[in-house]
Amino acid sequence: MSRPRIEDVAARAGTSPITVSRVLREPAKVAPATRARVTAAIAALGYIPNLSASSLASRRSGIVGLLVPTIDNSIFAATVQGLTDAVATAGLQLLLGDFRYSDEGERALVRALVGRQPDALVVVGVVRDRALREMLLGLDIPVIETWDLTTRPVDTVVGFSNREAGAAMARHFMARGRHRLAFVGGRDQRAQARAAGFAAALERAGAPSPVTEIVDGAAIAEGRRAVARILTIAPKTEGVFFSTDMLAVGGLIECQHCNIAVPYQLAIAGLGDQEIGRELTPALTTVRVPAYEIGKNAGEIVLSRLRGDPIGKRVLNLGFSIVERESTQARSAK
Amino acid sequence: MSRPRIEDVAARAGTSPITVSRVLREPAKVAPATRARVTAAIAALGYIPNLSASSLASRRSGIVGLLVPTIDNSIFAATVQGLTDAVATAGLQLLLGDFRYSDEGERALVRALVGRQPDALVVVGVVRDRALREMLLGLDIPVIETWDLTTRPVDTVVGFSNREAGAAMARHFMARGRHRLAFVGGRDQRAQARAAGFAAALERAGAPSPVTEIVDGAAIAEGRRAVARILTIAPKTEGVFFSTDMLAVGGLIECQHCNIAVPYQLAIAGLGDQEIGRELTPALTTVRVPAYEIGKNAGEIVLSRLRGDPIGKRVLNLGFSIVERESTQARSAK
DNA sequence: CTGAAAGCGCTTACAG
DNA sequence: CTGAAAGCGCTTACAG
Repeated sequence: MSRPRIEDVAARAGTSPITVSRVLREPAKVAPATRARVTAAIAALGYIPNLSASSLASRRSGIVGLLVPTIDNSIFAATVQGLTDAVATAGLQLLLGDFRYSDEGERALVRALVGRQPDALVVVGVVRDRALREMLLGLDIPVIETWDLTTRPVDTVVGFSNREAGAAMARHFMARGRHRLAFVGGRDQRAQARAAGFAAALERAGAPSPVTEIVDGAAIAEGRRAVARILTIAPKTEGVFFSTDMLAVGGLIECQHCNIAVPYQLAIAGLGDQEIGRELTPALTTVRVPAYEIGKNAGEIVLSRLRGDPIGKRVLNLGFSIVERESTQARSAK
Repeated sequence: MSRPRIEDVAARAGTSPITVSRVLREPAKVAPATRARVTAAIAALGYIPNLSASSLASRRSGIVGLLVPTIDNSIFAATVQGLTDAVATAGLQLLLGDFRYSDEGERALVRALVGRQPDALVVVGVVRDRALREMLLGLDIPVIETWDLTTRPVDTVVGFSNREAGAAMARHFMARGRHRLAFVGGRDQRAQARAAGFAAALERAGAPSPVTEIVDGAAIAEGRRAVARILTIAPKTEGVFFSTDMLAVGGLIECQHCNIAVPYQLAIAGLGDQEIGRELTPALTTVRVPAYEIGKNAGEIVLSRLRGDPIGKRVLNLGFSIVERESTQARSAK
C-alpha cells in the first residue's frame, strides 16, 4: 500500500487528474459539486501531493532558501521568524542552511539549495565572495541580502548600516565623557563594519584609536577573556563596545569578578537587545536592530517579486537605535 | 539562457545522460577518461542537478525532515548540529520546521514536510497526538522521536527520561536539606514529565507536594515572575527547580532584586547546562542533557536504516547528569 | 564500462 | 467547467 497519487484521487472522485490538481491550486475554477467529490476523495485517501513532481512540472518549488551564518545564535531566530511569518501566508516553505561563517561553506550551501530549485534566496549578510556573487547573479531568482547595507546588492538588500551603528556607539560613549575606547567582535563582515565605523567616528573626533580584540564565536567566555586582555594592554580604557550582547554579558561578568565598577570605571555596550542584557545589573546599553523586521520585509519582497510586481527599491534601510541603560551612564550621573 | 540540464552536460562530454548521472552518484563505475570529460563539462557549464527530478525518478529525496517545537531556543540548536553532523556525511539535507508547541501546527508541518518526500523524519519530543501517530506510522520511512523516552515509540526514540531528571533533582535538593520545594515549567510534555518526576520523588520521601508554576515560553521574565509568585504563595519555599536554565536565570535575577540570598535562603536549579548559568554568580546547578548526542545518534540511526541495516534498539536512553554548582549548596556549606 | 527505453507524479498549454 | 496529450529532468532496470 504505497502512497496514493493524484490518479488514485481522480479515480475515486470520478474525474481526471487535472481536475484534482485544480482543486488543490485554484479551487474557484472547479464546479462546487466536483470540488466536493474531489475534496472528499483527498480526505478519504489521505492524499498528500508529491511536491517533487509538482516542482518539476511547474518549475515552481514553493521553497525559499535561507542562508544563515549559524543557527545557534538566537539573534537570527527573529529574522527566521519574520521571514516565515511573511512567506507562510503564500504557502512557501523555508529551507534553512547554515554556512558556519565560511565562504566555502556558503558556496557549498548555495549549490545544495539551488539543486532544490528554490523560488527565491535570502542570505544573512552581504555577499562579497566573487564566485558566489556570480553564481547568484546567474540564478535568475530573487536574491535578498540582509543584516547590512551595500550600494550594489546582488539584487535587493534589506538591513541597516553596521558601520553607522558602530559610529553611533562611539558618539554615545564620547557624549558621556569616554574617549579611550575598545572594540570586541568576531571576524565576520558585520562585526568588521561595526569596528570600522566605531574607529572612524573616534578618529573624526580626535579621540585615540580604539583597542580592538578579535574573538571567535559569541560566547560569554570570549567576552570575558577579551575584557581581561584589554585591561592588561590598555588599563586606562574607559568603555568597551561589544559586537553582540552575549559578548557584552561576558564583559559585565568579568568586571564583576575583577571588582571593576560598571559603568563608573568601565562602560560597556552590546548589540542586539537580547533579554539577558535588560535583566542583568547593571542593565546593558545596546544597539537595537530590526531583526524581525528584516525577515518580514525580506519575505514581503520575495512575495512581491514572485507575483511579478515591478521591482522597488534595491536598498532598504530599516535603521537601528541605541538603547541607553545603566552600563554606559556618565560618571557624573552617580 | 536557462540552467543546463544533464543532457547538455552529456552533449558537451560526448556521452549519454545516464553516464553523467553515474559520474555524480557512483563515479567508481565510470571509466576514468569518461569521468574526466564529464567532470570537466559539469564544471564548465556550472551544472547543478535538479533534485526535484532526481527525487521523483529515484524515490529518494535526500531530505531528512526535522520537527522542533521552536527554533529560537538555543538548547535545540545543539541537537540540530548533531543531526547535521551525522547526516551531512551521507549528503543528506535537513528540512527544518518549527511547530511552535502545538499539535495542530505539528500535523500541518508533517503534511508539508511529507510532500517533499523526506527519506526520514526526526521529531523533538514524543508523539502523543493520535492522528499524528497514525499519519507517521503510515509513512513507511524511519521516524525518530527524541528528547524523551517512551515504551512505545512510533519507530525509534533516542533521549533521556525527563521524569527521572525531575526525580533526580528532587533528591538532589532533599540531600541538601531542602524539602519545601517548587517547580516552574511550561506546558509541553517534557516540562510536564519533569514536574511529575519531581513531585513523585518528593511524595515518596514524605516531603510536601511542590508548588507548581506553569509559564508560557522560556523567557527570563517568566522565571522572575514565577519566583515572585511562589514566594507570595509559599514564602517558606526552600528550593525551586526550573524546567530550563533560562527560566532559572530569571529566578536568580529576581532573588537578587529582592535581596533573597541564593542558595542560603532559596536554592535554585535549572536544566540544559547553558553557558550563562555557568557564568553567573552564584553559578547555577543544572541538569546536563545530551542535546548534541541526541541529534548525532538520531542521525546515525537514520543512516543505518536507509542503508537497510537490521533494526537495533527501539529505545535509546542517553541519560543525563546533575551538575552541582553554588546555587543549590547546602546551608551548612556556608 | 556504456546506453536506449520507459517511467517517476505532477502541471502546462491547448482544445472543447 | 473539464480533459487528453505532452513534457518537466532525472534514474531504474535491462541489455549489450
